[in-house]
Amino acid sequence: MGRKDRAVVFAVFENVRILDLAGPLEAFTAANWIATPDEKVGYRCVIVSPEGGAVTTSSGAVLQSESLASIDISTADTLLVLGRPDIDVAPRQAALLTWIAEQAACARRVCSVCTGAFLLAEAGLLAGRRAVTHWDYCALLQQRYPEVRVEADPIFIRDDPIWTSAGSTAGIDLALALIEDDFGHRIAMRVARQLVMFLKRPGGQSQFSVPLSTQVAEDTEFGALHAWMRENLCDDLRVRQLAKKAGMSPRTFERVYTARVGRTPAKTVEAMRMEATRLALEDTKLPLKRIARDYGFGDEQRLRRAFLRQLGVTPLDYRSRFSGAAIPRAAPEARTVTIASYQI
DNA sequence: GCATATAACCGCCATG
DNA sequence: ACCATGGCGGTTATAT
Repeated sequence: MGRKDRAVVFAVFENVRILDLAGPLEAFTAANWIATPDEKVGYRCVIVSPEGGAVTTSSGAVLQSESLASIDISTADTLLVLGRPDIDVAPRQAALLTWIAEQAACARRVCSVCTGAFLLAEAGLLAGRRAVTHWDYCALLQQRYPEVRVEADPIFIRDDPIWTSAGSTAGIDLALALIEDDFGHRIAMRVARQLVMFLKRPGGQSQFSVPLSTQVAEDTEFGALHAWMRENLCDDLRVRQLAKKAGMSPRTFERVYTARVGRTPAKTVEAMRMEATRLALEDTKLPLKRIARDYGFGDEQRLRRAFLRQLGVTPLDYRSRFSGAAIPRAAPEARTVTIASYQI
């Protein structure tokens, strides 16, 4: 590492989530570590907080930090603003916000991890931009900052010079993307391998969100329709039929539905079918053909394509990763049998 | 993997 | 003038 190292400044504060810091910090450090000298990879990581000194994180672990005042404002290459779990009750931090806005004016990139997006939004950096945060806070972010174009699914979003990322571990995905942008695919891939991470993880963050049935509070005019759809996933749920059910013409239904729900009708249908199917894959050993029929995909082919499209894995891959039923966790002798069968 | 058919989506515009 | 509606046709995505 030499004088030309890129300074990566991590903005922390009381109750920051340590994982938001630790993930990217390790990624940048790993990049320094795995690169050969001639690859000229160099990051200098600095942790700053409003007052400097010891900062207690949300998990109780204590960090050391520099103070905002001690940092030469023109030296930051990349600013990362991290999140805290209690953003909805967090007090406004005027000094930090001012500092973030000032940094943003000179830093090459400004990024957020998890609920750090709220600080960027509050500092006015996200106006008119695409942004993401932890799936459980996307709605709140959109509500508080209508001028931000919040997207709920991506793991991270690049809207130069602002990058935002989803919850906690998504900060690692973000850091890998930053490293790839700086030093190329090969370096980023090696860092990912070092960290035992996907360079590009399959699927978006919505695969981790709570089921649609609880997520979509049924306070819209389509609540009854949604309830019916969920009970009748095998029925014909094409736009024409849904429109009839809702008592509108297809055109009006499309328009009104999309405006109210924030998602097109077919997207909701597919999301509902995906959700039911995922639960079935996780909780049962039913054959794919049966699941595809029961939850409205019809046949294995369509089910498979929907999974590849939405999650980037096949239904069987999904089952093997998430199923409680498919992997026996019984007595040791039973496990031995299982291991033997995997070795074939 | 390609060609064809169907569905979804959306801008546009006429209508009430 | 405004606004919700809904038919039409083109583009894109998905199914066959």
